[in-house]
Amino acid sequence: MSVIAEKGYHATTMEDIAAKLLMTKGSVYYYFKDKESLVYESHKLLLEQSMEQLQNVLAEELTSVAKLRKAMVVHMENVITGRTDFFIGVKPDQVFEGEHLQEILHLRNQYSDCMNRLIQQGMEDGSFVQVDMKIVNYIILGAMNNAVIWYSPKGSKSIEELANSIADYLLKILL
Amino acid sequence: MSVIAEKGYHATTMEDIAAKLLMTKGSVYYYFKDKESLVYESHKLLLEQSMEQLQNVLAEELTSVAKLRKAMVVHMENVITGRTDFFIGVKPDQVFEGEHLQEILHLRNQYSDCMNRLIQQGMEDGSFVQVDMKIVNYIILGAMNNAVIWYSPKGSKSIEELANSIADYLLKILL
DNA sequence: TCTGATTTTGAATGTCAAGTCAAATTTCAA
DNA sequence: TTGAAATTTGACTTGACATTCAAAATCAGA
Repeated sequence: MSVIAEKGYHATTMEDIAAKLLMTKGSVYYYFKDKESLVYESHKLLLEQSMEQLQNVLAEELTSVAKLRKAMVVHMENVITGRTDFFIGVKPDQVFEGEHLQEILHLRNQYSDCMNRLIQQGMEDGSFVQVDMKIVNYIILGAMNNAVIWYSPKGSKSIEELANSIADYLLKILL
Repeated sequence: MSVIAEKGYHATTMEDIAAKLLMTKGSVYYYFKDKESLVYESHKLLLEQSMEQLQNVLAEELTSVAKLRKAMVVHMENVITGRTDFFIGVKPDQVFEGEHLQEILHLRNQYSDCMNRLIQQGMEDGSFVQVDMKIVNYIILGAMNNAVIWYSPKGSKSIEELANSIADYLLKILL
């Protein structure tokens, strides 16, 4: 459901979906009980397909490294082509408008630029290896921000421990 | 706004927010023009605070490595304590219910387990260093899934190139 | 072609949450 | 103590969807 990836679950109306399917709203209800079921079915299908692809990679005759690498590449392709909305994100433009949206994007960019500067400095003084800053930045912020999704206070690690170990792992990309 | 982090932007009603603030809806409207503005103001505040913290880290007398590391730890802490919903995520339980939710979580776990197996294998045959699988898994999937947010077909890299370089960077965590 | 079954349609209905507002309450300075 | 300004209240309005449904259209086999 690429529409949903675009606009987000709640902001996508059944009419949007119907339009995308070249149907009318009523017609969609002939096939799906309700909106939740529709999203469920398609999400499930995508997950299952990804799962199958992953299983195939697992079964290939490759070194561990090559295998994990391939799994990652396949996964990335699925994410980007929207075949798996593994995670149903909300983009700022689904929440903010006009002036406000600009300001939020601006602040995020500022923040991101600071992070870039940190990476840049490290590369210049030779502490870090040369990398594509933009991508590494996305990786680092992405990995960290995603913690909102999975963090649970029930885990055995304290926030501080968690933060430290994640920082250390991510640092390895640059060392 | 921790409520929003819990339930997601659209699913959080003004009454939820008001309740959290120990106010009534009408009261909230005395201070904020509308829902979008309310979320904007608080989001902006959080971003600005994070920005300031980051600037402070920038200004400290530390090696590049220590500086970036500290920036990451602070960021993680902000993300986890919900002080910065840098990214407004949607968790599966905000979309699916009951049976469906279980099935989606199950499929995601299966997928995640496969990835774990790949990491495990590599650690066992000595290709990878020893890591905390769970965390590294979150980092890897998190970094990748986040691409939905920032990927734009306008970029100079093809999907394949992008997927490959991200895979390579992430692999560094394990080598 | 006819006919029953499948599918589509779009108008009608119901619900829920955003946003409004006049009246009630609280605050506080003189 | 008093009254004007600030704040809070909760009932009310409104609009935007999700969902329903009876009627119309399409299809497929006899």
